[in-house]
Amino acid sequence: MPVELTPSQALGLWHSVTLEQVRVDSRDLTLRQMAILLQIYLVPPPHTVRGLAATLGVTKPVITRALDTMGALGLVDRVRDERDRRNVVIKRTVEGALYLEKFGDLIINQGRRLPL
Amino acid sequence: MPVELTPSQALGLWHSVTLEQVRVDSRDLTLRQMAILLQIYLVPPPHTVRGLAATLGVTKPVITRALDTMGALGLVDRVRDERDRRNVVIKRTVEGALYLEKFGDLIINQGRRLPL
DNA sequence: GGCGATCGTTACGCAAGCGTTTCTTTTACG
DNA sequence: CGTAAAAGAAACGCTTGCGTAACGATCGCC
Repeated sequence: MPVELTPSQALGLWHSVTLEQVRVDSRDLTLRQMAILLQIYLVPPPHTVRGLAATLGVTKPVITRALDTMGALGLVDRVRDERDRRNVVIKRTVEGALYLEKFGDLIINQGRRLPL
Repeated sequence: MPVELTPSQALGLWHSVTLEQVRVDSRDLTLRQMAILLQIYLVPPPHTVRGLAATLGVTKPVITRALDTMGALGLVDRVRDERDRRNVVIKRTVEGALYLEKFGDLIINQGRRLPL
């Protein structure tokens, strides 16, 4: 079920969601961090540093740093892969799921509130 | 005309748009910068540093710095208000309008492409 | 077993953002 | 006038992110 949006609706939605998120949340995730977080929570695991780097089209240190930051915020977790100990598997956390759930609600509510 | 989204659609839309934006554009605007840019282009002028700071709930230097950065990118422009020379009026640019137009298209296209 | 390849991290120097405080210019108003 | 208030910018020290390059740990395979 695709979502059909007019240009005004598309940018208006982004405007109100972004604005509200800035006002409400002190955790100011960058665009890249947000992309990584959504990728981890919306795409079936497993997720690795290398895989995320390839998906986003960025270098591996970018992923490592983003995981450092978001790990400190409790939004993601890292676990060594015991089958191949070179790999690190990125795990979801309860707090991260909660964060995205609230963010999803924000999008939905701002979508409803778009000018008629 | 409100936009009705399911949680899966809301986050899925954000996911694909964010991901594509990271992949396509080297200009990595922060959430705050994006909020400022959208406010300038979607809300009727005039826009001032003080007004934007109040709207976003941040301090004035945050706005000044964001305008510095986005000004260097050609996305916005600053002009002294001749009626009250203490004020600075933030102006839109052709390049900024183009940037948001392309971004709007990205949202619309990713919305259409959401899983059925 | 040894050796090249792979994975993630760390180190480095640099650029950009932050909050707080201070400064400059301009206005308002007694 | 002249003095206080207001708007925006600049200064300060700090934190965080960047890209490139180098590094240690682990695997695969002969």
